Amino acid sequence: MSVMTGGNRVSGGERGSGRRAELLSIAAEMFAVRGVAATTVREIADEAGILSGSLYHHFESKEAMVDEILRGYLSAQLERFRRVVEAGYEPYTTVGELIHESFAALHRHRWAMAILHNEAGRLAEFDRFGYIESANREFERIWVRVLRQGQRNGVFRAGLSPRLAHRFIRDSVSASVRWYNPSGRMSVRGIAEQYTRIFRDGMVAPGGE
Amino acid sequence: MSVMTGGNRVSGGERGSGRRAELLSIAAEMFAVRGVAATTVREIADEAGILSGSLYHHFESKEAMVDEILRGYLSAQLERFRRVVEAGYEPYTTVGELIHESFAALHRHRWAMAILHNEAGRLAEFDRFGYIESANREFERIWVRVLRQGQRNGVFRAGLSPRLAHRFIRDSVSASVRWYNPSGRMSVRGIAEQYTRIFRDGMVAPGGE
Amino acid sequence: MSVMTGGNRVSGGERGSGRRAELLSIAAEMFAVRGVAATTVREIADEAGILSGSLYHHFESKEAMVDEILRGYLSAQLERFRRVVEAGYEPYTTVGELIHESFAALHRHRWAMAILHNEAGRLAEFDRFGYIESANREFERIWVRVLRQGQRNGVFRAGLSPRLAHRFIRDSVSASVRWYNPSGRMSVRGIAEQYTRIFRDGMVAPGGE
Amino acid sequence: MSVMTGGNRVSGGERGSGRRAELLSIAAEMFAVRGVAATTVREIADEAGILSGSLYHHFESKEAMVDEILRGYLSAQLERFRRVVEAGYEPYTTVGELIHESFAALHRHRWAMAILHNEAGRLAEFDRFGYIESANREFERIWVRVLRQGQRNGVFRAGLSPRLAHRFIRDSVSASVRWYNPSGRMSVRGIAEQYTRIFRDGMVAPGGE
DNA sequence: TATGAATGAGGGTTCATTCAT
DNA sequence: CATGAATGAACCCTCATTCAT
Repeated sequence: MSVMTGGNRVSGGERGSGRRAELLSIAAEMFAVRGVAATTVREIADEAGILSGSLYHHFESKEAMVDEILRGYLSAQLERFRRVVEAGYEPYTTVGELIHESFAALHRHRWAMAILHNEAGRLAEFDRFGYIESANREFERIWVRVLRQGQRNGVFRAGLSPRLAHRFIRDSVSASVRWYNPSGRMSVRGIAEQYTRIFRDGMVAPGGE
Repeated sequence: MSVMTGGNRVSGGERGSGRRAELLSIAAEMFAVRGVAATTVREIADEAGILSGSLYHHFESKEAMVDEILRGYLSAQLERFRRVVEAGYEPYTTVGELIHESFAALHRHRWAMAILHNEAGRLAEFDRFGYIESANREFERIWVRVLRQGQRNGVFRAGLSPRLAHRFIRDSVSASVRWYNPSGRMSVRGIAEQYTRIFRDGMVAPGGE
Repeated sequence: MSVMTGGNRVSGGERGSGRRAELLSIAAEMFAVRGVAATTVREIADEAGILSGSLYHHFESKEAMVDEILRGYLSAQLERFRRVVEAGYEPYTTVGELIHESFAALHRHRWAMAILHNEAGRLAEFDRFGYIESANREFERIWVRVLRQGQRNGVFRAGLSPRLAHRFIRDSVSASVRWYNPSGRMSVRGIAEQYTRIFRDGMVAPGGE
Repeated sequence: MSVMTGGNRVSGGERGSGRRAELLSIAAEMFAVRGVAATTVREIADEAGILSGSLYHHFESKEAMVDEILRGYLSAQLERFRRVVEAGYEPYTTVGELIHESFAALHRHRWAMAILHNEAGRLAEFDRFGYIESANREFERIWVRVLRQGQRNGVFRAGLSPRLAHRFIRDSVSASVRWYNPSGRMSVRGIAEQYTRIFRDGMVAPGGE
């Protein structure tokens, strides 16, 4: 029976109990690698060395874990994007910085990025995860604004659709989370440089065609 | 999904019983939109107007449905890629054609592409779906070969990593399946043109920086 | 995760599959004797000789089973009460008939009555069971009307609160479901006669006090 | 509830630590309103402003809390009934006094009465709560004796079954605990008077039928 | 006394799959 | 080909209880 007055524990607060962050980190990796639905709470608990029921001492539900992981990433990343914009560089530089920040997240928030890339579509449908779409809209606003400004300045090609260009960048960066291997040969910095180069100048050599 | 590499009874052949193709099409869309794991066989059956048990007269398992959907797409797409290469254009043109074929698939094999983009990582682990990685490797071989050739000819930038460039293109095209709306303002052709432009020449206007 | 588009099976229809009624009858007795919350679906299934999951082929949930049991009783009983009222007897006789019907239900709808008596308070809070209070209100309306009419006719004591009298009768009949034993010495008819006697004339002998 | 007839450590004594009585009072209300099984120890602790684990410094178990609540009520009420009987009134008066004491308990031991009415059947099965049936038997003995005596004296109707009459009275008084509202219009005294009237003289007006 | 982390058993429910009809 | 009843394993979550601090 789902009909129960049920408790109203808090358990959400920011009392960074250490243990909490540890559990969240374990869960984030598993959610990213196996998928949220395909990761069972027992598996998370096993990995943490506790019983599945004990997880509920720390989190209200599996959903709440996902929620906390994504919220942390999105709010931090939005904050960084806003700071870039407020620095008031020219569009060319700003775009470079935004790309830089995006790849930096690949390092800092790898699992959250992966989860978001893989499951945003499914999650966004639920009220609880409404903030995902809000955040996405703000990311787009920021990108579109700077791209348009660059087009007015003549630094970016006029025929380009800013919204399409934004999706282009966003998708290619996000998708890379799937194959990026932190201990591989290719560093984040290396990938970022190559990608930025393509975004800016394309693959064709000067005087190529 | 238990992924039992079990028997491959009769259900395989291309004796398109019509009903079979119809069921597969229903399933493909649901797998793409909701995710394979999140789509239950009952939901597929409901949508088809039959009972879930009846699906098993047409397909061995849910897995088998996914299998058939992906196999159809991959073999057709590989065939098209091979034909492009065998036409023997110059690298610049070949790359254009490959991109064109990729976007054409967005139209022809929308659901299969989406499923593959979303679940390849998870599926590829199972023996049954080993062919996914084989196919991906062949796609990569084709791309890398033509990009290298273009670099030798001086048409593509020398500093570029062909494998990275391949992933870049593959990911940005694949990811677009998530937001592409066939009845929206942006046509596949329009998206393809803009993306090709960026791949080739970047976003910066000539003499921009 | 509770967030799922979830199916919308019907399974509710009146296709009296026999099996369905059988399962419901098993459940009703257990709910009545042990309490709804204390009866597990596994226990019900055990008693029916199937697995717990199989119950969900017939009913959407445990709650739905309770629902069906109670609805059946309440609608049938309301119908009988309405018919009594429509017969247009005098108040004295009508009250007798209502009491008679109440005790008849002790026989016909024993388990449903017990469940209702034991759990109405808890269940009525949930929207799904809102009809319980509606039904109770209608029962009360019927009782209060006939008692008032009898007071006006001078057949029932004037000082009596009709609502209180209704509760009095309702509670004493309902509570008897707890100790009533169909195979015991005391028949429903016997209990009904004694109770009716007390309701009408009290325990004190004529000229007693 | 596991009902382990385990050790009866120290926690029993009446050394009313104040806090203890307070916790018990909180629990009693919750047990009465939501049901024993449906009330979690965490909810009780929440209401008391402590953590659930801390409850176990005061009580051995949830069961022990129920036990203490019921024991308190039953022993006090039995005591009062015995005193009424020992006063040696005539049956007519004694019955009035017993009813009076029953309704007085509605005021004094409201929650305990409710718990007993709602869960006696379930609890009585466990050894630990064997005293419930003992107490009930003694209540019955008292009632039956005075009713029989009244019948011999000619003050109560001869055809009446004393045991049935006892249940009748007991059930209607007990059940009223469910709808009795201490801050409502109807006082305990008022209810008691009306009920006593019905018990004694019925609802029919003198010369009514 | 109180905390807070953990236990362990069990609860309702879901779902791919089987199979007699 | 389709039905519908059943399986059996797994899933998320709950809760009374314990215990080191």
